[in-house]
Amino acid sequence: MERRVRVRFAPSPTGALHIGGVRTALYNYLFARQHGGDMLLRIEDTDSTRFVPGAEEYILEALDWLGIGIDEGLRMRDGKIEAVGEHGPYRQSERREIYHQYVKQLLDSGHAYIAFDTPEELEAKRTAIPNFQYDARTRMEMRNSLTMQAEEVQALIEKGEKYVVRFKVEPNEDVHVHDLIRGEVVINSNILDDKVLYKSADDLPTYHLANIVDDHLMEISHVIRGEEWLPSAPLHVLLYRAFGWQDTMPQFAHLPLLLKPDGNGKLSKRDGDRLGFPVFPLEFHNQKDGTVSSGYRECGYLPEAVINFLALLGWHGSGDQEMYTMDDLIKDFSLDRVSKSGAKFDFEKGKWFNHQYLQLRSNEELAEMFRPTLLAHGIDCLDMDMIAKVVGLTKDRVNFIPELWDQVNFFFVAPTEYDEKSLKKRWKEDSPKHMSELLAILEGVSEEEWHSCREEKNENGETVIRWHLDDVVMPWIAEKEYGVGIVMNAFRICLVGAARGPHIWNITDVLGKQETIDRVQTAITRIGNL
RNA sequence: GGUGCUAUCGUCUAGUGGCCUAGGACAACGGCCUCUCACGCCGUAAACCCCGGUUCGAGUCCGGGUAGCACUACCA
Repeated sequence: MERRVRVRFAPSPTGALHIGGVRTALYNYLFARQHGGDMLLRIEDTDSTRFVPGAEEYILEALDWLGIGIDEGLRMRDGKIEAVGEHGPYRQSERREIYHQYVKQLLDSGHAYIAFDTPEELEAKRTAIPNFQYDARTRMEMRNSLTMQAEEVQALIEKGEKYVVRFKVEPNEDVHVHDLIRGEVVINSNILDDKVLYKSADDLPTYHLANIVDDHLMEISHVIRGEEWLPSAPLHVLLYRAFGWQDTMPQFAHLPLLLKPDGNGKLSKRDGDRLGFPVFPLEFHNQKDGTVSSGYRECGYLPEAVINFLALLGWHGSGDQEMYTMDDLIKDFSLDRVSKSGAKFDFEKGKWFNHQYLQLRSNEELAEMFRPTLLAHGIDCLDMDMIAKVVGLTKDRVNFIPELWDQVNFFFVAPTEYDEKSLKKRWKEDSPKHMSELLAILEGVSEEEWHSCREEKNENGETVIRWHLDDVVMPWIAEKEYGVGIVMNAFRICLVGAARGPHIWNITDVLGKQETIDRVQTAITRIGNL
């Protein structure tokens, strides 16, 4: 029986969306797209105490930024949340009535029972009895509908006593879970406890019940989620069975975890702060605890780089390809090639990916994205052609857009001091004399000639740019036998303030004749003879 | 403690019994290019957790160790 592929990403609005969650969402999306199926987004907000305002918006905005499209459920459109689809509502807190009937079904069929034990009583049990577990061995010693008269239970409920509904796990049964990534996993039901399915205190189900009911009602065909859910998968299988839904039970795929880059353990928010890289897609201001978490977007990452980087953390393609567009990923993705073991988060590779994708963007786009950084440094330059030009000259040496500032600042601000190391190595005794002579030559160049250049073939047959300024400066250096390196490096120091930057004629081209001459004059007087 | 999952270069990984003298990528290192710093290109170094077994042959299959991780809530 071929079912339509329907997958879901079902986060809890308890804070910023963790990068591991982003990857889970991505794999779900790729799987859905590849099979021409649907990608759903459902909010699992059954724990009212952990709700964080703004988290839902954050999650949807993050997916939108990354290009992980949602076909059904909740999604962000033009900055607004919208709900689409016939299986709503898509927030579990809005589905209370739906869950009621299913809780009742389990109660009526004897698969569940009502328990009155308070959290304090349970806590006392757990401290008194080592490894205490609410299960077949202990349930008959507790305060529940299995040990009390029906009238008594009814009376307690009517009195308003808080209770929970627990799933009655039958003991000593090997439960088989077929996992698409790990194969057959078998767990004995003895190690499962009678999980709480519903709590009367807030009239909400817990994750396990809501999850199964919703996945069933929403006709989910594949559950692709993190490995932390593997231990509870047998419980979910038992739940499907108790409802009589085993024939349409989704297939499971448990993804390996994302681990800390150093040491061991699951990647956490603290690791990002500690090691200085974001673990969240977007910057998040947590209104509940007042913390601010940095995000990939704000750090200058391109969404396509984040996607590519994340896709390859725990999955590899059919060949040796490293660069993948979203479309490439959709074509090549396969759960067969998802790793079984956890992947340490390799931030360095993320940088490399961003570098690659930066080179692919047009100079105009990058200039636009670079504007805020310029503004932050007090440069209110509106000459976008000029910005695009300097960005084009320097983008291949940065990983992130904000880093561009260190590469291009001298284009906007004349050097006020000169790098000591560069001076020591490149500013010679004769440099002031060289610069004065050079100045005389540059003065004689017309504005038009100043910016002109042509293409030439070098001895290797490669096309190179030959500037007009080469034609006037190089013969002079050759005639005087000054040495190209000596003159050009001193010249560079005058213009840049250090021995770095793009090709010298690209710099003079952007700076223009007058600014170039001014800078050389300033340098001659300010540096003089060391 | 219990249960489960996992185990190849520093990191992400290829590998499904002979194509493995273990391949690719990031990072590292060296060289080339060059007026500088970069980029780029070329190259070097770098791994099958341990012990048994099966087999003519094991990174690959099996068993046992060991280690790491996850779960063990009226959280998801």
